[in-house]
Amino acid sequence: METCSYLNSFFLADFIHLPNRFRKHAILKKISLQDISESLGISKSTISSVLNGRGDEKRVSKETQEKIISFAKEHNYKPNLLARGLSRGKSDMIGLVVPNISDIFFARIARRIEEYAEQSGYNVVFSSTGESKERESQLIQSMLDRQVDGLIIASCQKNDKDILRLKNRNFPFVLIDRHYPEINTHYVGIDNVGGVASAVEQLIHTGRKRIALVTLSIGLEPIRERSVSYQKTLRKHGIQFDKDLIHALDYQSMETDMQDVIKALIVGPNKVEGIVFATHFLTAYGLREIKKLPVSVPEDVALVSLGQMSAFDLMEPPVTSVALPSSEIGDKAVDILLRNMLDTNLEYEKISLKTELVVRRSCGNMN
Amino acid sequence: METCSYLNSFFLADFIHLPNRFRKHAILKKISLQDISESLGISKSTISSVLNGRGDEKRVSKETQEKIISFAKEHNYKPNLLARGLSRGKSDMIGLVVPNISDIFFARIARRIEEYAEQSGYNVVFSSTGESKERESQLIQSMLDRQVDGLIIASCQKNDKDILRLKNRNFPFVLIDRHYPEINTHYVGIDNVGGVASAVEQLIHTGRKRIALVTLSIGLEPIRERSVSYQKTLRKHGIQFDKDLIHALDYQSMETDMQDVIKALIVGPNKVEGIVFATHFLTAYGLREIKKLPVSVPEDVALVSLGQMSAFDLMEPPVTSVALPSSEIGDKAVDILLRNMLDTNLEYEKISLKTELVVRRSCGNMN
DNA sequence: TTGAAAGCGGTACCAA
DNA sequence: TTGGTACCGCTTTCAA
Repeated sequence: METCSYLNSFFLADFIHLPNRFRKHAILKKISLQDISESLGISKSTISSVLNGRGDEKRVSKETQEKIISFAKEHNYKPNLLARGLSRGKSDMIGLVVPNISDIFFARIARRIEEYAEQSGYNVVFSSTGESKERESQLIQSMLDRQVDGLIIASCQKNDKDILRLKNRNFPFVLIDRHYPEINTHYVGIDNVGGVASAVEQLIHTGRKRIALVTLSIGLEPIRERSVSYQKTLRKHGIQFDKDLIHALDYQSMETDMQDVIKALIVGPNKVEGIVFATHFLTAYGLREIKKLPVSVPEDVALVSLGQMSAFDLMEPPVTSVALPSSEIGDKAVDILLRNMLDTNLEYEKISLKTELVVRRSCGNMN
Repeated sequence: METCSYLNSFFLADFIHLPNRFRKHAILKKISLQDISESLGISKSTISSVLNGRGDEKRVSKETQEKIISFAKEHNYKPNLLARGLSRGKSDMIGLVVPNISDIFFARIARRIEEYAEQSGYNVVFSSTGESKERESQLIQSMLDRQVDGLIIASCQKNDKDILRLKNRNFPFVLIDRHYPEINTHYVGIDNVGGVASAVEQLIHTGRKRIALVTLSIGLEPIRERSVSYQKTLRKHGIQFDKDLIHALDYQSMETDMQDVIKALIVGPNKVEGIVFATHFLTAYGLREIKKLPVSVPEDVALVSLGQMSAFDLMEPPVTSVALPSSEIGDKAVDILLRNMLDTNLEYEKISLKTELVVRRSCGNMN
């Protein structure tokens, strides 16, 4: 096979002139094992072994190995991962399915997953479901079609069908943040019960008794746990639980609904002394409405957020929050997934990561 | 071929009993075109055509089509995308390379890219470079090995080698946020010059003359543009430019370096009346330090941020910012990329998206 | 109207 | 020590 005279030129080094019979539309083409084989007169199998570091194991002579490796380097040979994947039956990709990749909570998780996975040679494909069951289902399917080797899913929790299917297939996957209590799977989440308890207790310790919970009406296990923990914690401290103090907003309209909720909680006869927001974005929307009213925080009403934003300390007032270990979720999820991919029958692991209360002025002492 | 009696059962519908000669480790296996072919006694090629919607075009009889389609549906046939990709020479994946996927700016872009790309049948693989040239290079290569059909890159801008290579290969890609002035490529960015001008002018209009710029020392074109625009705008308004008022922080140590910078700008003989921060995170770090000092914003010093965070309106004081159209960047980038993938010789498009000044109290009137 | 067969670019088993 | 070859699952061309 003839090589073109540009071979040493930088930009063309990874292309090669192919014999006529191989030419299609382009004259220059990325080189393949086949090409190396023909150029060197060595079989594809030997080349494949050597290039995959199994030259010694296969007892290929030093000389041959040298020849192959230097040729490959010189022509900048790069294996086609689709072909390898097809052949090996694994793609070296993992899929990440979350409600919204631009939510800082999931973005942080994604960052860690990607970083960690990359170290083990995996790339990650991601998709946002927008909390829609249908999209989640489609997206999971599309990742499976792509032959991902494993999945990390923050499910909308209305999709037990797919989750069960994955489980029954013994497909490696890890649920994060939300799990299906009735389905036994790998799961990495946070300690919602402890988190909310610390939030409520912080309010109690600073003298509040009438404490509201602003949460979502969406059917998510973490949300439910937060609600339950809120009630339990109140009771534990001898505070009578009043169900009118729980406001569950619709995910789609929470931003606009927030106004009425906040008004109801802050002005009028039934006003409260403290509010726990069930998520970081609820806190932001809530605070935005509170600032429109003639009340002061924390004197008139104290706030605690479950989940943090990077700027809570810069707000007025600085917002007390229960910090969720997002990066750690990513770490653990990948850790389990990698093991699950090696051992399809890995015993189910369920991890609940501790939260951390970060006290700031929004729940400081009452005047 | 015999089919197992579980065929209608939900969880097994997408598996099939294979003849002995096909059995490997598992008895149940996803079905392939081959399997359908053998079961139905119809050739793979016909089945492939029909399942890809080219049945009529190929003049396959209604009857046959019907048979194929219903069999496929019943057994939940899903094409193996690796195989299809290998065969078609395209993977239907696009790669996204950004400095940090958990930075809200890029996370928002990513969300849009993913959503839009998905509509056109593409999945997206992402990676964060941490502004490292080496990692960027590796990651791009790894995406190419994966055979992505196109790339969207927010480059660290020290990687002209790879960018040139992509360009010379005629590989479809679009740069976002950062471009290489000396390399003609597709590019979607923002109007940094106009953005900074509006920031500086806002400060000037509210009575400030001594205005500082806190920026990064990193060699990024947008950063450079911001710096230049800052100087030009001052001159344009007859304000003498003082180079000591530009503080360029190191990307790695900006958080800790910020303290000295802020002190220098706010206390002492050379104090300024206004500060422009070149990025949203610099603003956050800066404000954090300012709050430690006995000065009030905007009376003693006014602030404007280039780039927004979702909670700037909740801060104390609410932060005036120049909002960057992150979602739109994603939109445009995908738009161009899709066209570039169809037409490899698409004329280079360079888009500069307008910013929007959002005035808040941090640069309100001086007392 | 349908099918055979040659790829796509690797991997891996088994023979030489 | 090395190579032949079947195969991974799908697409596509061309012949029947």
